Amino acid sequence: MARRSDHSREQIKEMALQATEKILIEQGLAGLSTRKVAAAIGYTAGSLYLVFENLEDLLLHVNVRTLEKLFQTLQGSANDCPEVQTCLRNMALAYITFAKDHPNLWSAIFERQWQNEMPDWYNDKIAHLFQLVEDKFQQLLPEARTDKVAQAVRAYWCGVHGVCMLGLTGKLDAISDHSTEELSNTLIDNFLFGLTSKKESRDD
Amino acid sequence: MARRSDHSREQIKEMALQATEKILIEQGLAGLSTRKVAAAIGYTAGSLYLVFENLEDLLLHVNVRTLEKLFQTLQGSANDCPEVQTCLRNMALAYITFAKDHPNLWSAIFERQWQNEMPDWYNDKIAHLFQLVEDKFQQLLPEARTDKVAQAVRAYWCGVHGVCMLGLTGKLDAISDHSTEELSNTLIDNFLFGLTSKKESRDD
DNA sequence: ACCTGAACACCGTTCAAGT
DNA sequence: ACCTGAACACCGTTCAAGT
Repeated sequence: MARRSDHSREQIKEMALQATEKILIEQGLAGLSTRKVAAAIGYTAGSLYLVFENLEDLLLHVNVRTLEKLFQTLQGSANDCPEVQTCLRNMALAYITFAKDHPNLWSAIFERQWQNEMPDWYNDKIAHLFQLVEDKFQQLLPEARTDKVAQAVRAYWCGVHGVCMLGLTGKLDAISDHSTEELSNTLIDNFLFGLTSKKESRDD
Repeated sequence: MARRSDHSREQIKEMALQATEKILIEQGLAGLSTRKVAAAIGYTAGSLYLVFENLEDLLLHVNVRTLEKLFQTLQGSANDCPEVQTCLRNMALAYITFAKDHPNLWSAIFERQWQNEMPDWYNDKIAHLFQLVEDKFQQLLPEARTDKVAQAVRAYWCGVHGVCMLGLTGKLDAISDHSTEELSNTLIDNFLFGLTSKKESRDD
């Protein structure tokens, strides 16, 4: 062998991405390796470096697909709700459900500390996700300054993420029996109540 | 060689822990290996398995030391504050500061997905930490049911952790320029305002 | 009893060589 | 031009063998 051209670059890329996703789902990030991916698609490890920079780059491309799936899910729960607060609560629950349904794909996004800065096409996807939440906060606080809204969105989403992370990795099990969903609602309800009350009474 | 008895089991354990901590601080979790630790203390990798179960066990023992340092820091900021809300805000800021000051030690606690369940001596340390926050919430909501307080503590701490995590790993940089500390205060102030207002008005 | 050193089964990444 | 396969520099873990 040594010149097969059985597949185009794009085909190899797609095969590698699907194989990586499968391994990730089945064996988690710790079970992922370039050699396994290569074997799964019938090539040698070296070939992967023709279509991806390295394992990190490959993983980043899988993660962006996960973010796209997450976007679809959140978008679904962002509509179909009578009032804004319900939407925000549902979106948090949808996020938690997504993480529970795809624990290894979700972990792969946050588990590893990356060598390099995130590329723009990746950051754009995250901004896209945040926009969904930002729209809701815009509705909730129509008169607030844009940076106030941005601040609220981030605080909200960090909080939800923290609940999700500590809940799903079982870091709270030893201490608490409260479900992740309950925790999420407690955090959100109080946060939003604080946010909207202060808005009405003090208007700062 | 092959029988040196230069050091007792306890001494080797201590040397290994210190070497691991040093490597972790300087090179991060990705740069840690049993072979490096062994070389640093003048033994072979095999010897580590006489005093620790495996790398995960070794890391867990380093992490529990980090948790102890964190406990000291939080305890410091838990006293020396006029009112409860200020304490809670200070403790969150102390947590964030600790994470910023010891990024690799802090990450090592959360970065990896563990093979085994956490041992009791580890979970006890975490419970110990939570107790610091729980005491403050007990003061804040003196008439609340114990499980309500527990719920509030966890929601609060998850939120703070989420801010810290997404803030420190730079997962928000692309989107927001708000400092981690500001985010933390936004989350906490609104959460606590919601929590205490509802307590007074509705008393559920 | 204590520790080694080799072995086993893996890694990510590079690149000369083959077609 | 495309892909291999060997090489390099690493891993965690085990365990027979040496003192």
